Amino acid sequence: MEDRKKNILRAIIDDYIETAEPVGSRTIARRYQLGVSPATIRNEMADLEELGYLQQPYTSAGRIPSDKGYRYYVDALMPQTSLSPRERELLWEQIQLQMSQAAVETLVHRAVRLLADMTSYAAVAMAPSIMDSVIKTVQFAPIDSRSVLLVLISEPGFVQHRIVDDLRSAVDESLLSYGRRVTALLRGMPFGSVPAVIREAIREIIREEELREALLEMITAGEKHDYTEKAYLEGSVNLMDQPEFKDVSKAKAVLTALEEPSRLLEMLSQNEGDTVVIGAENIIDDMHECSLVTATYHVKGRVLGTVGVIGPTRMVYNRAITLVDNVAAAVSEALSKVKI
Amino acid sequence: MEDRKKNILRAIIDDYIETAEPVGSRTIARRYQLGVSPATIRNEMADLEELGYLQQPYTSAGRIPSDKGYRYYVDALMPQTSLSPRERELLWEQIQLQMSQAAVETLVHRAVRLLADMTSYAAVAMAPSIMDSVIKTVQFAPIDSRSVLLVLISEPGFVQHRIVDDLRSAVDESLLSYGRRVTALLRGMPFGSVPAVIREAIREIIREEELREALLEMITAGEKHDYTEKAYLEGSVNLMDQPEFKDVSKAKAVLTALEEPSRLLEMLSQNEGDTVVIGAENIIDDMHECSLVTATYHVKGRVLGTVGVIGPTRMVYNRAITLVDNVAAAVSEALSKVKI
DNA sequence: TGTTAGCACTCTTGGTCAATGAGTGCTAAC
DNA sequence: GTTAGCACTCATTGACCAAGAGTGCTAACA
Repeated sequence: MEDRKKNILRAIIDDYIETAEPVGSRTIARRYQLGVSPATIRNEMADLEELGYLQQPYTSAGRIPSDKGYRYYVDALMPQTSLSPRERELLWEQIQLQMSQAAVETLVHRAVRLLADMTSYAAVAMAPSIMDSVIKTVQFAPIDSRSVLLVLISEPGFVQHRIVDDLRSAVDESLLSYGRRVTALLRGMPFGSVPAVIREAIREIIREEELREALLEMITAGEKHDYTEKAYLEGSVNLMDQPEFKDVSKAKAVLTALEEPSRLLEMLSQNEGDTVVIGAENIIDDMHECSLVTATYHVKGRVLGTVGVIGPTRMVYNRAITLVDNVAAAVSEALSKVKI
Repeated sequence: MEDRKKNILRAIIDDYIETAEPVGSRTIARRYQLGVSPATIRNEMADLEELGYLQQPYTSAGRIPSDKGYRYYVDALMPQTSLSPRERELLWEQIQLQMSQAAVETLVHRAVRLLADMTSYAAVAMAPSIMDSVIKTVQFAPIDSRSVLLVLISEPGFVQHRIVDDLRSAVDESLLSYGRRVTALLRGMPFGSVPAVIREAIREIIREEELREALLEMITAGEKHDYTEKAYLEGSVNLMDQPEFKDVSKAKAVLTALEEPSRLLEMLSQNEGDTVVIGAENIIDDMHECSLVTATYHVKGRVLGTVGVIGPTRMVYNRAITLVDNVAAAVSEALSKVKI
């Protein structure tokens, strides 16, 4: 594509992102110094429409970008930005601060809130799936003579617990050794995939049936709710400030999709790595008027989860991308400091 | 108030709840067999307006109930309802079902979701504040030579845990006895208020400073986030189906208030016991066009939390009250079965 | 050949106006 | 005390019109 076309397309999209109004040739000529007349711009706009980058709500209105237009804009046209030093510092500080208490969930939750506030869009996250983490230690803590607390810790800092009560036989001293022996077997195992041999060995160790079954269930069952990914959502109401959602039914469709954890997770799982999903590219139909910017956070090279921002397709992409990337990086860094 | 006035007021409110349109004398005369003519009804309506139970959006429109009108309706006029046996069974079954895994949080969360689905309004809950619960047992589980998992269980089934790592000295066998000795001291203590004597005694028992401080913090500090009440919210988007929120800005104001945990908790804390808060009675300004129906759930006579429903002031009060009461009762019953 | 000015045309938006109809309050008769 | 009748009010609706933004096309220009 010729440079002039690119410049015009960029100008149109920049303007539309700012104003949310169909933009006409006159506006472009006046507001952006492209050195050509409105008539020339009109000709180019007709071309760009034919190429599928722009569309016209109706004859004799200005043009608005199509999904294809946004895609090209994001991939090639968009001016690159970075955070101001002050913003960057603020953001990292906010996130590092949370690490005082080592709760992964809280950290991610706060990060999402921060992202929502800074972008004024909706912010989401998919928290680490415990299924993908590696078992660190297993402990059996006696509560009373017939109840035991089963605690399972996995990297990086997940704690799963479960109370097993109504034991048929009273717990005795052997309980204390269970922890040591079972941990020796399970340490380093990825959650979902403990080999049958090891499961068999555990059966040998733990005599109490209820205890044994509870533990086996914790380290195998993938269907159980507690083990699947957790979704976070903050600032969804921010979307209602956007003119594209001034119609309640549109707003409702989007908010409903977001409120449903399964759909949110499906959405966040649709892509690998850092991506921008624009409009109809989204697998969720109700999200076809939205765009999604995501980035993953990791510890030691292992992907743990995803954070992202959801706004109208007319979103300020460069700012959103910058913020999402920074938050993901800050979360990664904060998690890497967790000792356990 | 004379019976005829009551009947007319009831008819007007019933009709308005159903249609969301200002109701006129003709409609009442036609739809409800009150044995009087529209003209008579008009006179009564004028009276009711003067008394403050009704109001007119503008001259020569029908009447709509005022907050005072709803209040009287709820307190004295409203037809009493109960769930159909099938509904009741379904509801209780759904909630009892959750008790397989003894997580209080999950139980409440599911109950709120159920309530939202059954009422088509927004449903909320304030989960048990751990501050009000009674300590059951404390355990110290070794993770590795320099890290310990501190577990604190309180009634009814709360598990708090915290990892203490980077210990200066390696943990030794004495750790095992800590649990027994500290539990003996703390059992039965209400969370927030452990006397100084006991705290002193704990200082004597636990030599490792980091461990000691972590425990003391867990059983005292009230400011820490994890210890305060937790708010649940489901189905807030349901409100957008209500004609009173066809205006996005109104919907936004309400949803924003609901999304903010602090305001939600303030709202749920404003009253004792089972209540109906109508319109402007609500302390939260943005909720003046909504009503809130709440009920508390308890275990052994101790109030643990609140569940509720939020809808427009034009809500189907009797149905909402019935459902909220049933859910609260079912949650209480389910919780009472938790052994620990 | 590419660019630009000019112009007729299209289509939305916003405003006015009148007709409609639901509903009231008042008066007088029952 | 109740009701029928009637004049009056006021939001809602649809038609209609003017204004304005923007386009596409044509012809002139560099």
